[in-house]
Amino acid sequence: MAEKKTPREILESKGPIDKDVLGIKLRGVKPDAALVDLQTPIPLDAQFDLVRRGQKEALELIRHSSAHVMADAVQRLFPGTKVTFGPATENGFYYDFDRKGGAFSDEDLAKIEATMREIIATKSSFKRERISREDAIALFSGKGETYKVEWMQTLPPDTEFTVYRHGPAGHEWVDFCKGPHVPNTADLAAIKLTAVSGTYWRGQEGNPVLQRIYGTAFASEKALEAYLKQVEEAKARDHRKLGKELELFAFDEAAPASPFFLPRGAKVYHRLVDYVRDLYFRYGYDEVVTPQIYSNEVFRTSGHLANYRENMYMALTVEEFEDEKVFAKIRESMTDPTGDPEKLAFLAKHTRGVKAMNCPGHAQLFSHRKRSYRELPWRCADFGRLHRFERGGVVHGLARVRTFCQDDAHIFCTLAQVEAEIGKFNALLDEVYGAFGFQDVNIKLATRPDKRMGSEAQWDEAERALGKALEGVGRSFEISEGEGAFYGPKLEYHVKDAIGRSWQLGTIQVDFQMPQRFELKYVDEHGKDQTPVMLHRAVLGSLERFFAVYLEHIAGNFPVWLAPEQICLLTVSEKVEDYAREAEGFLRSRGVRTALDLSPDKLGAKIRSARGMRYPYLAVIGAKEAEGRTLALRRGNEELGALPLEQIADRLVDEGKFPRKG
RNA sequence: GCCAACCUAGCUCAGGGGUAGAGCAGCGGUUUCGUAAACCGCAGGUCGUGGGUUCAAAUCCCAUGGUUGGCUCCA
Repeated sequence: MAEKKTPREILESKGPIDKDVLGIKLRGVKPDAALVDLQTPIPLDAQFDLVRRGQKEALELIRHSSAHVMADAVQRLFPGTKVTFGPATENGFYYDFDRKGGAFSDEDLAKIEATMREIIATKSSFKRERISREDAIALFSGKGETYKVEWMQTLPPDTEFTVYRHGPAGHEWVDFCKGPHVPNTADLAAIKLTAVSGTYWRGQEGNPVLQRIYGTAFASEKALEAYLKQVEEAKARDHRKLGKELELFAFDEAAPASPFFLPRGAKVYHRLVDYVRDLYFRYGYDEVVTPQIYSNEVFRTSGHLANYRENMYMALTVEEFEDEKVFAKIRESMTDPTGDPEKLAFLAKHTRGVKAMNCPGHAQLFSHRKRSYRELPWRCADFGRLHRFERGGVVHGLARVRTFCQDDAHIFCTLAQVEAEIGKFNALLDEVYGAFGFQDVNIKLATRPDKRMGSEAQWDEAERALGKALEGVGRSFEISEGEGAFYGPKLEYHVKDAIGRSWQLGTIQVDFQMPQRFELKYVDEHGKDQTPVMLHRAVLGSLERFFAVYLEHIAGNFPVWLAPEQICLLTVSEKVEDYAREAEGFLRSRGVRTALDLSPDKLGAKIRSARGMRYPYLAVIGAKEAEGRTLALRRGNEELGALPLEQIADRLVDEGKFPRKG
């Protein structure tokens, strides 16, 4: 083995080390192994770059070390609390604890933060130490750190065991940890604890519940403040807040996690649907309308009854409730976790389910009559309402609801057509995401999950088809292991919004299962029956979630083509009310979505409240405008002067058109 | 579902054992007004819901619904 020295030794041999250097980054090493601290030995001939405070990579060191300091503080303040894991994350760090007294309160957080500052002020070094497995286990067993010991015992035999210590002599805190860390606690300049939550030991439901404390840390107070400001900005854009303020949608206990779209929100919602319809017309889709409730025979065939039951609402009639014998058997069969085929058959015969996906209905529709290869690919679109039972803790505004609608379609095609269809879908997505101003689109290929249907060979083929199609149109993608749907792998399209958050919108999934299960057939050019392939795809995904994402992306400022009202007319005094009504009538007759403020407020107040409602255009009407049959137009802060009604109508009609590529 | 916090007027929030408060919105009036808040007045709440403790509960306790932040799950 080549001789090794620590980066500190290597650097010091060349002169004093700049105190801004917190670690190094090895060249030509896997990304997750490249970041190394100054005290971890590396081969003498290793190539590396310095990681200085202020660089992105330095944050990982700072945050991981902050997690240690936090755990130290917690154990000082709350003796007997056991430590588990405490990594750096994208926005900060956390550490999971098992605390005897249960959860940490906000007051606890304040105390912990104060103690952290004391520890940081001791300016003590982080010291790395190699240790044998036996010694490590003995050390942490002695401290009663049962989680650490459990973890160590599961590590493979060739693991290098290291511990990191920090703190003044006599008060050193030690953690089993592979690093890397900053050189000194003094390198932690800006920390803040942000939240507490419960979590399961090693992320497994059923394991003991741990207390997680979240925090964040930056290279400077200034950077921390900037981050906190960005969090505030995200809060100000929160779609739930905007939805209320702009009177777009509401929620009610009468239907938890199910949005009520108010008149203004409904206008936007329908504009979105109409926009997608317009695309469908141009991209060769046929829209269908399908039932809400199906015999469970359909969901047995599709596999939903066996694989998706916990998320489905079931629809029973009074008659079924009345027959106690049948009802008891329904209950027993429905709650049986094994998915016993006999029980599924009974359910299929006696019960109905509310659709959670459109695909079974579309498969049913495909086999409605004999199909020819000449009609393929058949792109069958549906804005059907879906109902999915989501567990209480997961629902979130419009972004995660129990009833929603997707811009959903299923493409029935031959295997040979798959690649071209995915290419075409890509083109559609490019147009749409461009229209909404989403610049940054990332594609992920989600592969077979643990709970799935179909043979390995079919999964191989489907996964290969998706990858190949993407390569065919020259798109790069990441693999997302085990994240596919139960019936097939999928491509997920993730977009970044205006403040840098990533959201999954579109998806396209290859499915060999559904056609087989529904025994779908088309007649090929030789008169022989063939099984089609089904592609499940959505562009915006759920309209509800898209509404949320987009609302936050634009911070409530809808473009003219989507805004609930494109213009709001503001009167200077009651004297011009008649003309204002006439102008409103005229604009509406031209199809312009127009609001009118006739309240007795002064103009300044009207402008203020109209700005609050974020109308794209405002039009002031006073005596001059009434006289000249004009409107004093204003867009944002820009006054465009008095323009003739006719001209304004033309302008809004034009700007109100669906965006089109090319 | 799990851990925690929260729920007071349409909205945003104050009050935390002793007679329910403010601002905005609403309604009535005065003002008829030119580009980000005119003035005066009125009305509005079984303090999420149900139990309990107490002479007395918005306030303390228990249960339950909903919401929020996480965990897990996901469009």
